[in-house]
Amino acid sequence: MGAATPIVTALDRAGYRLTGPRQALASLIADQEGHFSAAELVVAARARRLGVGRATIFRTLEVLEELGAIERLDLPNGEHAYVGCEPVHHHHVVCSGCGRTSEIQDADLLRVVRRVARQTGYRIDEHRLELFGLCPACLTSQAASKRAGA
Amino acid sequence: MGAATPIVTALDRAGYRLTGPRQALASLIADQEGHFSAAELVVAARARRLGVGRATIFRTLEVLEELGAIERLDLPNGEHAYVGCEPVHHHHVVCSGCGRTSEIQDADLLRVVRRVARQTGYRIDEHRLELFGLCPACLTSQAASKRAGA
DNA sequence: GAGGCTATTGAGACTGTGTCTCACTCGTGG
DNA sequence: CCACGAGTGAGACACAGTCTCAATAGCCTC
Repeated sequence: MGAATPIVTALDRAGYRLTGPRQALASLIADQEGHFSAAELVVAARARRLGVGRATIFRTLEVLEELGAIERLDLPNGEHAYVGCEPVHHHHVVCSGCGRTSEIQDADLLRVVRRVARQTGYRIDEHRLELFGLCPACLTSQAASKRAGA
Repeated sequence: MGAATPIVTALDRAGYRLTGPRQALASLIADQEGHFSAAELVVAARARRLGVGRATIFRTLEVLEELGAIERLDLPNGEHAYVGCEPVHHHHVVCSGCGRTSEIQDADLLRVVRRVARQTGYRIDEHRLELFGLCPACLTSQAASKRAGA
């Protein structure tokens, strides 16, 4: 254990102190399978007796988002969640079954954005694309349970 | 006045009662220039002495969103806002200057979504695209003030 | 136009998320 | 090993959104 996660590395490189709470949170986040919320981290931290305060969790998430080490999602139900990810511009496909996410590249989206800019006259500074559906694994298990069940 | 707004019509057609509070809110929403939040409506309702309760505002917004008469946006800062709009699938360009929004049609987005589905193996059920920038009017006034100012 | 059924409402308690303050702690550079 | 200041935990706070429940008022029928 203790292997420096990418998050710890990112913090270090950005000149932030490598404190206990931050390392604890980094490994907690690295353990998350899908997306996670601040509240979930609070619960997880308490479960593991990390002794990390709520405020610290929010503050750390804020820093990490700024560094691009995690990204915030707006789920369809209005909740906020985070996913660990690469610090380059991209978008996410979120599985509504298991919460797992995949990163996708811009692909043709830039063209769409440019076209919209031309049509509306807006200067587009920022865009966000979020896709929701079922991942291959959940599709498979859904099909399986449908066959078995009713 | 009292001219039935599209919102009132939509409520009626869906079988909802045309109550005083709902009509008051409908006209309040019709008056909004750009996007608006639940909190703003609460303030506006109080300012006009409409006597509409907070709970009713939230409930009505929920109904209207269900009917597709308004749509919820997730602003970049994490806040929620609503915009009145046509009840067909579309996306929004939001002006970060004045808050005004324009609706845009899918255009090539469907192609992008399909391609992502193919590449990731997900079954995409839902997608959301939000664009943020400056509208032509704000661009103009920004340029003007830049010329005048520094 | 009156009456009754029931959807809708307002007030306010409640829950949960996120922010802020402040005294204390502990990384880090020297 | 020390000093400094970034970082921290506890808990108060601000705010969004939900829920309950008794009272009200649309709408339909007659």
